[in-house]
Amino acid sequence: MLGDELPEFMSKMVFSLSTRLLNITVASLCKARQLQRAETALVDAIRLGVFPDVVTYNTLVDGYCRFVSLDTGYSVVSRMCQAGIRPNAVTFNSLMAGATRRHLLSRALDLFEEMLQYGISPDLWSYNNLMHCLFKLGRPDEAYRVFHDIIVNDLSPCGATCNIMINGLCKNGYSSNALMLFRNLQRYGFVPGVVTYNVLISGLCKARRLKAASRLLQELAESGQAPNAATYTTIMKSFFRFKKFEEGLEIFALMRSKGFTFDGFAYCTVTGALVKRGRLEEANELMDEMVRDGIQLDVVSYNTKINLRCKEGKFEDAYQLLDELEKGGLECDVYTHSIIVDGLCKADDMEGALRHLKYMNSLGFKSTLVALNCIINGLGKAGDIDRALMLFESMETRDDFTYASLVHNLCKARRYRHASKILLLWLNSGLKVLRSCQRAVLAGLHDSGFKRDAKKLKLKIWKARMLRC
DNA sequence: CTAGGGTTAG
Repeated sequence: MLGDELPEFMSKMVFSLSTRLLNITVASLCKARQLQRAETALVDAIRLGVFPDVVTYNTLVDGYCRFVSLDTGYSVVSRMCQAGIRPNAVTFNSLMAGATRRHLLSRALDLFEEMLQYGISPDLWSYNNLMHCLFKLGRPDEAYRVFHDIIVNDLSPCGATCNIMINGLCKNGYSSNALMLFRNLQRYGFVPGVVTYNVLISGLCKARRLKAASRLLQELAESGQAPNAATYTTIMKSFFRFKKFEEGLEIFALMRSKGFTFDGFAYCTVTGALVKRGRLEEANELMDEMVRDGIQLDVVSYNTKINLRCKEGKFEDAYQLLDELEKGGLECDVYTHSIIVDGLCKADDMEGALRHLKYMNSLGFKSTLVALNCIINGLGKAGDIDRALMLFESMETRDDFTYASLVHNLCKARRYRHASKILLLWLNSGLKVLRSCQRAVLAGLHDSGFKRDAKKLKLKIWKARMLRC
């Protein structure tokens, strides 16, 4: 009978509307990083007989992956399974994005496979994530193939697809190709938004192509769109990178005058620059202001603060922040530990630095090139160059700083013949060799009576340079 | 619900 069915139909409708309401609530709380309150909303809703659906859980998965950790994201997935709701493509996409953001790239690739095994067909976002991950792995060719497949299979790429392509090309050293892609997309009717401009401007800045970057900034303005906080942060950062600190701070002031509310990005950028310049007082003020603004600290903000404490020599405070970070449910990353290793080196506590390196390894973090470089440099400075050499032998990747630090310290110890060995390794590594290091070794050999060795080295340098062209 | 900008050595 109609009269009997109507109430049930209506109650279903009410509940489905309520679930929508719940989802909107959870989404806005997650966006504001208020995960605890989102959980409370969920509990309250269930108590009222309103049940979360796949969207509710997906929102939470994304929130946890974004602001807490990948593992907490996974635990939401297991909760949703327990509630009898099957994960869908979006669930996997959020996990993949979370893994990619945290540099857990093989995990992200596994998730893609897992999704296929689950019988869930990947959507455009899954491919977007896959591309992002491949770019981060330094496999631009494969990422490009995915992009190609998206186009060929008519999956119609969205703005994010283009952004990921442009960003990935830039990050892999193909900023010219990125610019070309940008122009091609425009030719085919793609109207770039602020984010796309930001991505390209950032890539060009990093490639030191400031002219091209400012041209795009101009174009952005001409397109009638206003630059946003990200645009300004990007420009500010590139000023700091190129040692134009005052100009960078001017942008910061400009942002203030334009009434931008500062987020963690802007605060951390400026604080990082101030710390680098040794302006610790101002850095402290800024971090306090950030907390006063009610910005919830995330891993990067904690890292920035920990760096500040280390540079102040307040290691007790730094470790306390580390505690606080973990108690708040966040997880440290490689930056956190590299910062501490660097801090200890700078404070001439080499034993402490080596101990912390071991500790971070025991936690499953691989030693970063930066951390190892700090230790190599620190050991050399402390006169313990043989230990530095041993570490150097064990390193998988080295860069010009690694070599420069060793050569410099070997020269300082007047061990020129050993220095020339390292210099040759450097030359054959394909990295750019600092002329000043080369001169120091040659002059050292010459002045300490190894004239023949100096001559031989000169010839070898010449040969290596010939071969490179 | 899903892209961009921030933190480490020189």
